[in-house]
Amino acid sequence: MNNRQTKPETLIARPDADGNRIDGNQRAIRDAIRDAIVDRRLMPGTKLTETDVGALFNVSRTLVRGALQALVHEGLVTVERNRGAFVANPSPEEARQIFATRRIIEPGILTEAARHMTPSHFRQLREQLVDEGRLMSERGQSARRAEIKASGDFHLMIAAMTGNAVMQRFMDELIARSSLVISLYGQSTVSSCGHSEHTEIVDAIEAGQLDRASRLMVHHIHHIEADLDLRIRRANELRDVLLP
Amino acid sequence: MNNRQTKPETLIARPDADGNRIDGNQRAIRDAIRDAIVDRRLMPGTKLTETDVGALFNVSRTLVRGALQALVHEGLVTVERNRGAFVANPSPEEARQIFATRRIIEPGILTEAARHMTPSHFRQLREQLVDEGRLMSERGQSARRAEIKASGDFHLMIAAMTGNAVMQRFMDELIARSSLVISLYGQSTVSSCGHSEHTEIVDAIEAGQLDRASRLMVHHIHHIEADLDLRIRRANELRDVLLP
DNA sequence: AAAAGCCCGATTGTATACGATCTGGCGGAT
DNA sequence: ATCCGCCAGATCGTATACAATCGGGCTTTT
Repeated sequence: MNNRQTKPETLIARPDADGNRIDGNQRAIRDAIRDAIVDRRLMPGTKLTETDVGALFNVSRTLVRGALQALVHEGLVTVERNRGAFVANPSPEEARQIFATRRIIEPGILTEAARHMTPSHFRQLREQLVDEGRLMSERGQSARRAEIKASGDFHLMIAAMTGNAVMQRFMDELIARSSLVISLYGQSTVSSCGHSEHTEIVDAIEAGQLDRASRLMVHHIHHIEADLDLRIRRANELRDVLLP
Repeated sequence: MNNRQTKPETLIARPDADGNRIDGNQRAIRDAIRDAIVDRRLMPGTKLTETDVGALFNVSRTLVRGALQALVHEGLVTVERNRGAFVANPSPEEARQIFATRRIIEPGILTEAARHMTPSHFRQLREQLVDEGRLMSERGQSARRAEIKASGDFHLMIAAMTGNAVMQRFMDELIARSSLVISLYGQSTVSSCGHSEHTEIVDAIEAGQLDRASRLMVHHIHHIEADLDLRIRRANELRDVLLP
């Protein structure tokens, strides 16, 4: 390893940019890894060696371990004792549970959010829909990644409008894990059905038809799940396949 | 504000006893602190000095920090940079959000759980109701603690019956935080209304009246919240009161 | 040559070391 | 007497050290 003492210099996020002395160094690592997982830059099963990650960010294993532990709590990383941390490789069953949970929570979130929505909120949602539409028409790997992310952002946006931080955190976790599941089991062919459904949901909310909006939301989540192929398991680590 | 240490009892979980080399030493610390918080042995605002906790369990600060970080993630502990960790002191607003979340989630959990319930599950629930009733008739501080815990266990038991681990973990967190809130804001006089409501809910489920059961559940959660006095803030740390 | 056993490197688990930051008291200046 | 600044103790944040464990390759044996 190299010398970290000689000069405290250049830490991770914003090396010396803003002076606000970012406490969240560990947080920055966690967010970087999470983004990489959700964006499919880190495939499920990838080993996250503490030393390697630390070297990437120029920090010691201490901070890396903290970040990894947080990600374990969020369900994006798994650890095996004395073997290390890996990008989570959710089973089909786990995938089903995630979407089942979303079907239970999101209609309620939608109803609660609707009670707080102002015209400004609707404007925000409409902008989001436009972005989604644009990404949908594009082709290519990166556009698809962005589309998955944008689709999740729509749901997160509604959750944020409840003003309920507790629910918001649950949704953050559910969306992140959903993205991971879609990365794993999504059929590359489709996934475009979501956009029009989002639009319908916003229309229904704006029309005051909350029951209809809730029903649409449940169907929408069901459609997302139906677009997956949960029969096969896309494991990149033989370990999971060979000794279950 | 004294602590439980009648004796620091050497190590935490099986120091060197059994050979199965329990990995979960950090987990044991986390669980011990969590139980202490939920059981009101640790009052909100209490400082959790890493060295002190480590000394109690005969481990280094490393493991203590890990345990505390996990509890931060669960919302039971807060940390202030360079000042340390404290037992969480949820604000009235936070309390409202916790119960609002429960009202959104629990009817759905109940409906989902009902789909998996067998006679054995109902037997388990009935036993739980008996325990609650017994605790309700007792008096004293420890009985009240046990009653709060038992009341939470009822809700957790239903969540467990969904077979959905994701939801189960959310509920674990919600119940733990609810216990903390009740400790803080609960009026010592009442709290007994919950038991009969639990019974009604089980009756409704068993009768196949899921809609009614869900409605009862929402009302029940509302009653728990109504029994709180969220006007005043029972803060033991002036910090929170004087500079919000 | 194939199989079994052993050793070594890699990686994790835990403890400790060291610098940074906050808190509170003491003493001098006004 | 009061206020301000300095110093010391306590505690945190991060890095590093050391021990335990795992897995793979090499050697040895048959």
